[in-house]
Amino acid sequence: MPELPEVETARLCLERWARGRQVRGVLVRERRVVAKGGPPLAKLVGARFVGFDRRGKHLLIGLHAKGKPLGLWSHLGMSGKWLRRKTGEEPPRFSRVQIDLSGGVTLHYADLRLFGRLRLVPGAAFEKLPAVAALGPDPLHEGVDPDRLGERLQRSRKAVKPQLLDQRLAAGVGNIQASEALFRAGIDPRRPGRSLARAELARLARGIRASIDYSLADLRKQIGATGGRDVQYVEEPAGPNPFRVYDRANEPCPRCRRGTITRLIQDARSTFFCPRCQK
DNA sequence: ACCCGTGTTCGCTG
DNA sequence: TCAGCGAACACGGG
Repeated sequence: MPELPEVETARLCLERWARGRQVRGVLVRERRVVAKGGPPLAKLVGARFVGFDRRGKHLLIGLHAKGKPLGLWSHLGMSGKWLRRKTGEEPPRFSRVQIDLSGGVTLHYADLRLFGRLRLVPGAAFEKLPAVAALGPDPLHEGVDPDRLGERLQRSRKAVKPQLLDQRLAAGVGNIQASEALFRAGIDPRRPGRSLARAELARLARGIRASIDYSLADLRKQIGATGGRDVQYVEEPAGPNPFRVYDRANEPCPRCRRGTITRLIQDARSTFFCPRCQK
C-alpha cells in the first residue's frame, strides 16, 4: 500500500531491521522485480547496511561494500512490501527477493503485482537514476512551497487532482493523498490547477503536509504497538478506513455533514471529494 | 466472467 | 523540449 507514508514506514522498518548488518546471501525468486540494466543483486553479498533514505516513494538504501559505497534503490510499485523473517523461516507469500543478513535476520521483498523494482546503484549515485532526478520537493524534507507549487501547476491545463500525481510537483503524493489533500484544502479536484489563487495554493500545500503527517502517524501507531526491537511490519493492515474521503463514496462529508462524498474518474483514476465544501 | 486497483514508463502525437 | 494520451506491466479480490 505504498504512497509516501507507507514508504516512510518501510524505511523506518528496514533501518531497525538491517542497520549495521551484513548481507550473507541473496535469493532472487522472480527476476522481473530486478530492474533491467543494473548490476546483479548477488553483488550485495558481503556489504553492510549503513543508510536508509527516502525521496517521495523511492527508497534509497546505502551500503558499504569493501569500503566502497553501494546503493540499493527500491520502488514498491502498487503492491511491494519489505518484510522481516528469521533466517530459515518459511518465506512470506509473494516473496520475490530474499536477503539473508547477519544475526539471523532475513529481509523479504514481497510484491503481488510485480510493479515494484529493485536496483543496485554503484557508488550509491542515486541522482543518476532519471526517476529520482526528476522528483520534486519531498513534503517531509524540503516541504511544499506554495509559490513553487503554483509555478508548476501553471504549466498544464489539466485538473488539479491529476496534476498532483505528477511526482515533479511534490514527490510522494499518490492517488489517496491527492484526494485527501484537496479535501483538507477545500478545493474542488476538477478545478484547473492553473486557476488556483495564492491563498488556495497555501491551503493545498498545508493540506498535503497534513494528510501525509496524519497517515504517517496512523501507520507509526500500528508498527510501534509492540515497541523497541520487537517491531513487526504490519502485513495485514486491518482496521477501519483511516481516510476522510478516499473510498467513502455515498457517505456524509465528515466536515460539513451535509454533502455526500462523491466518486469520479479523472485520467482513469478514482477521485473522492465533497461537492458541497470543496469549491 | 468481468471489472477494479495506494504506480510508473514508454511510445507516439502535436 | 514538453504537455498529453493510451497502452503496457500483472494478478488477486469482489
